[in-house]
Amino acid sequence: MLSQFESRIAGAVSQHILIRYGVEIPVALEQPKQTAFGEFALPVAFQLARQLKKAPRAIAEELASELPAIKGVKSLEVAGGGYINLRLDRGALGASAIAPATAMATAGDGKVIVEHTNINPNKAAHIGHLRNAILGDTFVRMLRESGQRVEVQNYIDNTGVQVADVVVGFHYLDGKTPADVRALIAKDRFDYYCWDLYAKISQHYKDNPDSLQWRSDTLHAIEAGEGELADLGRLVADAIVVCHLNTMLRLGIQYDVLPRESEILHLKFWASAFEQLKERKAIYLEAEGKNSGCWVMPGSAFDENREDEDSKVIVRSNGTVTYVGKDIAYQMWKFGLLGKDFYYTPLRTYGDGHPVYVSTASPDGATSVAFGGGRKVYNVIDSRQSYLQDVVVAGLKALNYHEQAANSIHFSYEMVALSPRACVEMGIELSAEDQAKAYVEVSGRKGLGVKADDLIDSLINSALAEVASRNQDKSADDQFAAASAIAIGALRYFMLKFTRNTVIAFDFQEALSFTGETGPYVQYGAVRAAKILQKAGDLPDFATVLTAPVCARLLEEEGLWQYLLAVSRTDQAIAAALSAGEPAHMARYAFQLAQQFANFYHDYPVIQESDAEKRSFLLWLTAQFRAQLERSLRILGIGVPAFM
RNA sequence: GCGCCCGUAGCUCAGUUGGAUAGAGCAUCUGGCUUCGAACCAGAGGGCCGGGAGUUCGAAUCUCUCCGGGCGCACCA
Repeated sequence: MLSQFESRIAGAVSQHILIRYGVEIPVALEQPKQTAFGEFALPVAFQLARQLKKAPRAIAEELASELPAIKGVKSLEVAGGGYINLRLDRGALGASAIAPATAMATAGDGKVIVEHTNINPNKAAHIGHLRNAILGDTFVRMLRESGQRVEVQNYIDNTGVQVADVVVGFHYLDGKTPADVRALIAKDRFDYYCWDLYAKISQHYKDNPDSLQWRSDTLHAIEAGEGELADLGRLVADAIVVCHLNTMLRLGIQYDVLPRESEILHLKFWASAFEQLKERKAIYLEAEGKNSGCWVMPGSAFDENREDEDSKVIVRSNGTVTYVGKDIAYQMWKFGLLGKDFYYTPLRTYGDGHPVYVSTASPDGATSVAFGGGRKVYNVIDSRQSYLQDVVVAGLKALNYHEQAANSIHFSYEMVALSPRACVEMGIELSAEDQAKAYVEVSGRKGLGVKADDLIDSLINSALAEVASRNQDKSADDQFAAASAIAIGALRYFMLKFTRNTVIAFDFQEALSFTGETGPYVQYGAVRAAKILQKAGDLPDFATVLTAPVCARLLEEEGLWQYLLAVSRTDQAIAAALSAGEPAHMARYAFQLAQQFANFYHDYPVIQESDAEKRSFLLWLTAQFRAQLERSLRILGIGVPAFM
């Protein structure tokens, strides 16, 4: 509701400036550094100073005395070198906050596609994958909260080298048949088994370079889709995808559709893209040099600092397509530009009834649903792949799809690495070189990493110990449910508290913490607010009790006024986090709101309050804190335990 | 060599797109449960915002340069 005041003020001020000075200028409102300065600050005089060639202070004085009255604004004063500080009419804001809320405007036409997770289906998910999925899922929640229509895609590379390597491990190294592998899948933690096998085969390649022939044989078999190796490939990839979906579901992460590499191959997506690329002369057949016989994109197309010789191979001299080529085709499909589509079949239905579909190659038995064709596409991919993402976007540009190129966004983030201390705690031996580093990169090939499910399990265990010691009267099931919510809250918050381009040096002590700036701290606030409301009994009808004059009287008390402002800023926080593209800002807001509530909790004993009107107002504030805390947590994908 | 990212309190990180006296968590020290739950709160110490130059009313933020660290730059994905 505060944002309504904000836009009204900005509009009035910019209109006045246009009339008075004939200057069109965007008016930004800031939150003053100190609460004593009022609710909003206008730095607009500084901006005008340059154009009007006048001292900012003088302009501010002029504006302050000449501005017409703005509804909801009580007073304004000039401060500092030229700030105009505004104070709001407390009664008016209070009453409008308490009145039943009007629905938030829904924004945007067209569909936004967010692609995240994208884990190779050949081994268990690790903490690096968690950052991707949690970041992507939270951004999806932010978009949906702002009224956008969002489709969540999780791309499955089920025919790539990584799956092939695990198949090689099963077939050549361990002599396992499809029946053997089926038996392993039926047991628990197949993804863990493959984790070790993948490390084993990677080491084997290193020791026996000749065995790399197994890999290319297997890759060919998987692409052809026939024979025992292909069967193994399907078994492994399909089973691991199920493992990944289960792991992500523990964190509350769901998808709409899983497009798979195998269908991109079989439905010949590439052929359509290839025709367009050739026709528009976006790529050309190299006649000489190191790339002779390849179809390449000139370097200047994706990087202005590059020479054309630094071209990127799209089709190899043996006629096969590189990853980038396939990704251009896939990206075109996401925008509905390919002229081809997948078929789909339901893979599973989540507990809330939401289905997730997987691509298939044949119309037989396919469900009639439509995916892709987005207006805007966010690809959540780590920053190491920015070069390749640039090439994909350049492909769209070269095809003259400029609008889509501009709406193709690499939502990049830095990797999660391991702190040397974390390695020591896991019993991993580090080379002297690695020990000297601030962090060590996770490596699936070396089996070096923290598995997602292990981390979740140990978080639940330590949360359970805390919960059990504080709530001995509760049942084991209830204790476990609360511990799970707390564990997920801690994990998701931990992954979100860092801004995207900060490398996370993973540390168990920090990740397992439940105090300070953590998810559980925010949950604790929501739980305590709920407890007060529960103890208070029947609530009054706030809108009739807390009229504007009553609000005006109560809000003369500075503390209450500040808490009212605190619970009124969620919309602004969401909008700011969204426009910055930073889920971390949303996390930080939730934490700050929880801090405000903790202060409120200590300042005002709500239930003991003897003044009836004030008690009503305190109860309303408590309800408001609870609602905004829960809303913020929901956007972060964090639930509120019944107790903790 | 070229490109991108980072350098802010002892440690881990924010910093509202150039604004007022640079913030938070952890750690350390001191204090607070007979109160709606202490997974909390109050207080203290701790800073040449990597160095230097520039841009202007004003710089942690923009430009240049140097230093230190990370990641990319395949007919792998």
